[in-house]
Amino acid sequence: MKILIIEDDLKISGFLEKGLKEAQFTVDKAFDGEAGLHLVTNSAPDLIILDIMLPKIDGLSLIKKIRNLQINIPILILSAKESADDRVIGLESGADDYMIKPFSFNELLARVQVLLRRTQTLVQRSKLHFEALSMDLISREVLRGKEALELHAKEFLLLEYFLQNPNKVLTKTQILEKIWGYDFDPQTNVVDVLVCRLRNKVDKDFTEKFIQTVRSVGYVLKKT
Amino acid sequence: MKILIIEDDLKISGFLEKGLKEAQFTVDKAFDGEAGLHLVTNSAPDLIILDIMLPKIDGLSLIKKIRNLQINIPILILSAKESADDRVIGLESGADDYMIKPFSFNELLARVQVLLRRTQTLVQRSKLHFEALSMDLISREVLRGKEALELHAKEFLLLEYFLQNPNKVLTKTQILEKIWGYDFDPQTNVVDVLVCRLRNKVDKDFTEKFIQTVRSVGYVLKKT
DNA sequence: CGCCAATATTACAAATCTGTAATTAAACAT
DNA sequence: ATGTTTAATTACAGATTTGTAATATTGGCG
Repeated sequence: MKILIIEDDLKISGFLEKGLKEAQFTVDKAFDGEAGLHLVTNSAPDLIILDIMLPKIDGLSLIKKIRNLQINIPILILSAKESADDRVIGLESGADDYMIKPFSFNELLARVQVLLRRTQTLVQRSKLHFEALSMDLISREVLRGKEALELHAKEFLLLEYFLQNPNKVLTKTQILEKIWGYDFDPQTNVVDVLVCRLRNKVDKDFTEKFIQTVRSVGYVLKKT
Repeated sequence: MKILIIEDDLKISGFLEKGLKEAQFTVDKAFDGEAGLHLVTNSAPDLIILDIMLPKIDGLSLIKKIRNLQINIPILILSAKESADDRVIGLESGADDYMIKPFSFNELLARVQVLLRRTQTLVQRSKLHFEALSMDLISREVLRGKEALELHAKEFLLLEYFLQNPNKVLTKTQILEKIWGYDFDPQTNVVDVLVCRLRNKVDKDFTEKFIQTVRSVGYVLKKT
């Protein structure tokens, strides 16, 4: 996780950098608003710690610029302005949290983690992973390692179902229900065929097979 | 938006309720942890304002229970415990923000709005709306009013493109680029045909037409 | 080993989706 | 009003996807 610190006070920014690195974050620093804006767009940080009083572009204007660019990255303001009104202004301008200097580093770290945790959990709803397999439900991109897989609609649904239930055996009946809906002729081997087709794309060209059959029960997605 | 207040001090909870209602929120109240937990699961609030010291179940335990139920609703702790350590404990236990009593109501309101705004923007990335039209990018469900539309892959992409750019005229070239990629034979009327097919599903059975043609320019999704 | 049941694979057919091209209709300009 | 341009619609064909059914293979068990 990469954190961008935009702060002109070298003592504070050095202190933050040290602490955040110890907590295993990658850190970028900017000492004025202009440099900060440049790094926001070019180094893709996951979170910004931002001072309000900055050379060139002040903190609040910077937030507005960032939000106008549709960048939803979490921003934590770190400011010497301690009145409730200042905090309201900061938060309403588009920041996600506001802390007052001097601050407790542990509290800052906790707040940083809250912000990252929340964006993670929410964003990741649209992504599924299992070992080398990944699937983006919105762009519909499916990868095994770096290889893109071209799945048909039904294959996509089946793999999605597997990824939502890794290490769980899914019976053919469950798969039939999930993918074709309840009312379906059970006298069919569509599931077998579909699994076969999915395997051809997911496992065929690789040594490690993820889709395994559990005889008389069903199929599992799991690591060998 | 519904906010649940879990607080045993009637003066505070009454004050919060009044202020939040003025700000157009719906408010639910609980005076102990047990009642709070019940309302969390049964009245589906969008945010919780939570006291730490509570009868029956204390605030921190309550947060853990809520998170164990996989409920990701934002929680703002409101506590008399003011040390940085207490704040860290609160945030690490799964809360999203921590304010100290006595508090500024305006700041609380700003923080509430930040939390709601963030969950909204993140969740809504997977949903698109325009007037009576809605599209869920993950489940791929498309609705006009309450009517479900069955769109083909290309039709889905086109409607998605329209919904991402409501009221903007999209040229045929832009549509070609977006849906078929750059290198494409321009001597074709696929776009016209696709628009026609999409219209048959989106507009045909309705009086109000959303997809409109701008002669010699392209098409727009807009309200008549 | 040899049998049986379950699964895998293959080939084909049906259904669906997509693109082309021709035809019809509509909008605009003169 | 008429001709011209642009868009809408239609019909068809090719491509793709999906389901069926037949066949081959595998694993378990006596």
